[in-house]
Amino acid sequence: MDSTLVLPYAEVDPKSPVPLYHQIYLDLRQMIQNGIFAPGGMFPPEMEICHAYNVGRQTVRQAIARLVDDDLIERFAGRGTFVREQPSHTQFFLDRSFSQQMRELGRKPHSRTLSIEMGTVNAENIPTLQALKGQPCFLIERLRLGDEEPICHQTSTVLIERCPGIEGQDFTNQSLYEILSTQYHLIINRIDHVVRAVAADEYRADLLNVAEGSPLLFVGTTTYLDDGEIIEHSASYYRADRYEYSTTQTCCD
Amino acid sequence: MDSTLVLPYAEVDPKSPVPLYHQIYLDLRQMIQNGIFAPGGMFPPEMEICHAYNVGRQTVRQAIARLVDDDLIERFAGRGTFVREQPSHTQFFLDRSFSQQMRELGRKPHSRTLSIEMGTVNAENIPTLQALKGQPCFLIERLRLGDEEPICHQTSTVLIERCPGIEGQDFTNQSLYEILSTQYHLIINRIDHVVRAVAADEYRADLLNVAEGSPLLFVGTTTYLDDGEIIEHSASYYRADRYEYSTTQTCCD
DNA sequence: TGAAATGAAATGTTCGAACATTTTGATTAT
DNA sequence: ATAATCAAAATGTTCGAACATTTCATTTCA
Repeated sequence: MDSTLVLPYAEVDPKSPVPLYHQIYLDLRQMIQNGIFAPGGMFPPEMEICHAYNVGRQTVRQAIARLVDDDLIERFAGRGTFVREQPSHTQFFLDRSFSQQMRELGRKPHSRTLSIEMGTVNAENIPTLQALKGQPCFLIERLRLGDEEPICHQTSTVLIERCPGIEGQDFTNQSLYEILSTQYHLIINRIDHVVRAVAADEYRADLLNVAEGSPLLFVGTTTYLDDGEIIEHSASYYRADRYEYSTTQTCCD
Repeated sequence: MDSTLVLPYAEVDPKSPVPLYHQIYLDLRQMIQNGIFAPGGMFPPEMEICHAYNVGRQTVRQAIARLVDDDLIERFAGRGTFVREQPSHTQFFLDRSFSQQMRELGRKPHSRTLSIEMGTVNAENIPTLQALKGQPCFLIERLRLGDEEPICHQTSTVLIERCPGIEGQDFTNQSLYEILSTQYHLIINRIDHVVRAVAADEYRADLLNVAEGSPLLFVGTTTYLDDGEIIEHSASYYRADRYEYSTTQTCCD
């Protein structure tokens, strides 16, 4: 009899052509996303929702089933329904897989910034960026190390149109993806990866401390926002003996 | 009143602790997977299923909802329920991406078998296969070409415990994955990929027509069945100048 | 005090019934 | 023959009711 105070959020209309359970689903979802119910906390029981919207239990259960399907809430027979911690959009990105892989190998990940500058997109050798040529961007060149040994040379290009002022952010403790998500509320929708084997040129051979011409693993990523716009592109060259790229393909991709 | 003849496939037990709708769901799914209902064809209407299992409509609807969720059937208000063309489990695999990529580049994919033999799992250099060392398997070594130019050297190891007699199959027109799916009804659940850059050894340099020591892209795949068992492992070495590996990471993996 | 029994609350399962909506095909009227 | 109408069939939505099962807190008993 507590949360009844906040239910319903918006009224529902039984005469609307859109089913009641769907109206209720939308209303409850809105409340979850607006943080009306604390993540991890209790969600109102079925009967309470029934009374709040003045509908039958079946109808409420249909709405709730969708929320469960969306991974927004979790149910336990006998215990109740709980709001799930929002699945963070920052959970997947290349930075993390590098740091993670280093830790799995028992190495301390570390990063040394070689250069940071503002500029315009230079699309040479990068077909994906052709269309964005000349747009203002933010360039970071970094050397990534594991246990102080060089493992990767990485160049990131961040389009600044959607995140002005990003050059002033601190990248030592937060990843680029965390900053995009928390500071600019930009939602990353997709990352394309391209992996190639290349021979080390003089510059990178020197940086990575390998012989010129020895094999390097090139990993190119292009990051897309919700609306399909490119927000970032990175080119990483890994020492072949220190790094491998891995993915899992599931049946239901 | 036609399909009633085949329903139910197995009897359901109302006194069982497993819910009726789940028993019915399993039974119907089994029938779909065994091809009792023609793909693309009509699925029995709700009421017919109700009578066949002697249960209420709600119960049948719960079972059906799961089948819809599994993409096994499709429903249309007023028209009926239809069996979906099976989402082919052969749709995703390395073979296809090779053939596809060749076609995208305007090259004709082609494959030359270098050796086929029965043997036991030799796990040297392959940690994933350690646990399966000594198990009987089927080994294929192939050279893959695009427009008659060598592009990839591939070695496949197929565990034969789950697919006895596979060595007698014809691999020229069907992919390994098609055979596993259609002949043995084995469902592939997951494929792990590992990508590395390596230097060409003498043997492969010769086969792929490149200089010894030049970079090659190594792609290792491990294929898992529904039950988590490994069914296949492959090691492919690609010419770095003719091939690149690509994937897409989506928000909702 | 500690353990067992009880009961309330929540979700899970199942039935029956009604009415709405969509589609298809048959019937009817032009 | 063609078009409009209508009825039947199928899925979609919604209510009410009951009972099962799980969990948790409270009460009771040794």
